[in-house]
Amino acid sequence: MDLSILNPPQKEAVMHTEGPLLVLAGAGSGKTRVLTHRIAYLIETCHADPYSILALTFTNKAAQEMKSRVEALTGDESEGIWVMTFHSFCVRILRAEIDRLGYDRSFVIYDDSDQVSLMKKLIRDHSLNPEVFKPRNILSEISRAKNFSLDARRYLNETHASSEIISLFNSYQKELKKSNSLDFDDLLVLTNILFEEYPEVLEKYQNRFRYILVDEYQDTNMTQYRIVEKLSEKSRNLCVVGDDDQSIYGWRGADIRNILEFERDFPGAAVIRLEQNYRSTGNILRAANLVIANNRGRKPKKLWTDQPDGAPVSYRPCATDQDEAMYVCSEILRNITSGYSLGDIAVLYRTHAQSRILEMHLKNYGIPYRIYGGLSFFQRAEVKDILSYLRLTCNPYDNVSFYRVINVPKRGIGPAAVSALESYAAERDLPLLTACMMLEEGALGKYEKKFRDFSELILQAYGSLGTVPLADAVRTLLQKIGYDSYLRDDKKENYEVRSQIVEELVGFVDQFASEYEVQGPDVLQAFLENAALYSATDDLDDTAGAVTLMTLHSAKGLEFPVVYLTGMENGVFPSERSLYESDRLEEERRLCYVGVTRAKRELHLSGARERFLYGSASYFPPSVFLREMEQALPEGALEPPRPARKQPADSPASGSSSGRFPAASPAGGSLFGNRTSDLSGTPARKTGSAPVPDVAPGSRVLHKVFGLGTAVSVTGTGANAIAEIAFDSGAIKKIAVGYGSLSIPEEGK
DNA sequence: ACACTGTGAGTTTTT
DNA sequence: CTCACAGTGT
Repeated sequence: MDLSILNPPQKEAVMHTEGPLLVLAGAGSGKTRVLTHRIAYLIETCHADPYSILALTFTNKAAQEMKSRVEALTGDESEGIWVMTFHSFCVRILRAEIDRLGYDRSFVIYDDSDQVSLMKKLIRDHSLNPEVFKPRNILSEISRAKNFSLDARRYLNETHASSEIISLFNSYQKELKKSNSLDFDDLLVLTNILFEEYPEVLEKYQNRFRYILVDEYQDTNMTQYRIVEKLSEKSRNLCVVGDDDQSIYGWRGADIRNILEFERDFPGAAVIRLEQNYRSTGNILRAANLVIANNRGRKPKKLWTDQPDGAPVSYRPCATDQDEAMYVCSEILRNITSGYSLGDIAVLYRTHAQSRILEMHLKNYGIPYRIYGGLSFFQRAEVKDILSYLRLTCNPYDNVSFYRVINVPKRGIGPAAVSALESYAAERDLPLLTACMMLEEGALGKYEKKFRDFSELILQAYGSLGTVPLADAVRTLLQKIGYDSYLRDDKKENYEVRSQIVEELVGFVDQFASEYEVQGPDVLQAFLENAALYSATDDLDDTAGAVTLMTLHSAKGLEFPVVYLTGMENGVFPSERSLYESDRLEEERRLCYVGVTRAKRELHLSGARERFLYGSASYFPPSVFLREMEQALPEGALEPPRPARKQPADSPASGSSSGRFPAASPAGGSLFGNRTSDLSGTPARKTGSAPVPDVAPGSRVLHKVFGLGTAVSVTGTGANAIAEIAFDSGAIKKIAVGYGSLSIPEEGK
C-alpha cells in the first residue's frame, strides 16, 4: 500500500494503530483518506482480520463512500469489515440479541411520522390538549432524554419534566414495546442497555471488534459515546475522527463535549491534527477561518493551504428573494459559459423552505437541478401506506401500521368500528391485527366480517412470502386491496404521479429481493429495515448533469467547485431562534463554516432584504456572518447600495419595487442578460404560471429515476401535462411533466 | 361513514 | 402560502 501520498500527520494517524487516537481533521484535510488508508494499513500491514474492524459513520452515504474506497485500496481483503452507520450497526446487534430485552427479533423501526401518529393517539388517550402538548415537542423531549442519559426516566425526573410528559413517556415506551417496535433512539439506547446489562454479550463484541473507527465524532451523542466506549474498553484501539468546528447537530443531541474531552475520557490518547486543507482556494479558506474565529471554546487549530488565493469571495445583496434567485441563476449561466459543468455547482440554504423560489427560477432559466433532502421517497404517503401493509405481515404487533391502513383504501371501517375493536383487543391484551383474526362470533356485530377480511388479507400476504418472489407478493397485495383504483378515484392529487410512485416502489422491491438467494419473510424484513434507515440524502449520484440544491446540513461532507450560499440574513441564517442565544449562535456559525468550506474554487454569498415567508413579506438585515467575513470580501462589499439602513432591524424596504418580478437589479445590469445561453435552447418563460420543462413530442428529456429518453406524445398542457416517454433503457412510461422528475438534459445528449 | 369546507397554525436543521 | 384537522351536511 502506498503511504507516500499522505502528508506527515496523515501518515502518523494511519500508522498509530494501537491505543486511543483522536484525529482532529479540519475541513478538507483528507479525513476520509486517513480513515480508508488506516483500514487498509490495518489489513495489509498489521494483518488484522477484516472481521475485527468496525467503522461507524453517521450517514449511509458516508458509509458507502468509505466502503468503496476501502475496497479500491484492498480489493477482496475488505470482505468482512463492518462499515456502517451507528443505527445500522445497532440494528445488526439487536437483530441477534434483542430477545434478551423482551422484544422479538422481528421488530420494526418506527420513523418520524410513525412516532408522531403514535404520540398523537397517546395524547388523545390521556385526554390532554394537543395545543399544549404538541406531539413533536413531546417527542423531542423524549428523544433528548434518551440520548442524554442512561435512564431516560430518571433524566425526565431530574429535569423536572411535567408529570404529563413523564406519563406520556411511559405510555410511549410501553406502546412501542407492545408493538414490538423501536424508534431511532431506541436502536442506540437498547444496544447500550444490552451491553450494560449483559456483560457476556458485550464481551463477545469486544473480542470481535479489535479496531474501532468513528467518523464525524463531533456529532456523537451521549448514548453513542457510551456504546463506543464500552466496545473499545478491552482493545483500547479506538480511533475517532472529527472536527469540533463542524459540530452542527447539537439540536438533536450531539454532544460537542465528546470530542472536546476525548483525551480525558480515554487516558493516554494520542491527538493528531490535520490542518492542511487541500480543497479550497486561499480566499475561501480565509473567509472560513475568519468566521469560525468568532467561536469560543474550540480546540485550537489553524487551517492553511498552499493553494493560490483564487477568485475573491463575492457577496451580492438583493432587494428580494426573487432577485436573489435570479442572480443565482444568471451567475450559474455565467459559470457554465466559463467552463464549469452543472454538477460542479451547489446552491446552499438554511431551510428547505428556501428552495422553492430557487427551483421556480431555475426552471424558468432552463437550468437542470436536483434537490437533496426534503421528504424522501420512503416518506411519501403512497409508499408509507404500502410499507405499512408489509410491516404488518412481518410484525402483527405493529398497531401504528394497523391504524394507518385499516381503512386505506376505504373499506367502511371508521372510528366507531376501530374503537370497538380496540376495546375488544384491550380486554384480551391482543394487538389489533391479532384481535381481528381471533374475533369471536358475534363479538363486534356488523364489523366482524370486515375485520376478518382484513386480517385474512394480511395472512395471505404473509403466506405468499415464502412461495413467490417478494415483488409478486406486493403486486398481488396491491391488486387485492385495489390500491390502484383507490388512487384513481381519489381525485385530490394527480393519479399518474402517484401510481408512478407505487410502480417505483415495486421496482425497488424487485431489485432489492433479486440480490437475495433465498426468498421469504427475512427478505421483506431486510427491505423494511433499509427503507426505515434510508434518508433523502442517500442517493447522491455524482454523474447527474444538474445543479445541486440542498440545506447546509446535508452539504456536510461534500464539496463543489462552485458554491452559492444564499439567504445570508439575520433571522434566516443565523436563524431567528439562535440570534439571542450564544450557544445556538455558535452552532449556526459552525454551520456557516461548514457551508463556506464546501467550496473549492468559487464562493458566492447572497442575501435578500425582503423575503416571502408564510405568504407575506418579511424584512431581514444582512447576516452577522457577513460582517465577520468582511476582510475576505472585496472592498466595500458590505456597504449598502443606497444608504438606506442605518438601523437595519426596523427599516422596512421603503423604496423596494412592489412587483414580484422587478425588471432589473439595483446595480442596473440586466439579470436577463444571459438568456441567450439558456441551456435548454428554449426561451425561458417570462411569467411563471407553470415553471415546468417544455416537453413536446420528440424532445429529449432526463428523468430523475429512469434517465434519458425521448417524448413520444404529450397530453395536457403546462404543469398538468402527461408525457409518454420512451426511455433509452427501452422502457416506455407516462410521466407527469409538472411533478419535477423531468428536466431537459444538457446539450448533445 | 364519508366528503366537503373553512379555520387555524406553522418552518430549522435528520439518523 | 400550504397543510392538517375539526365541524358540517349528506
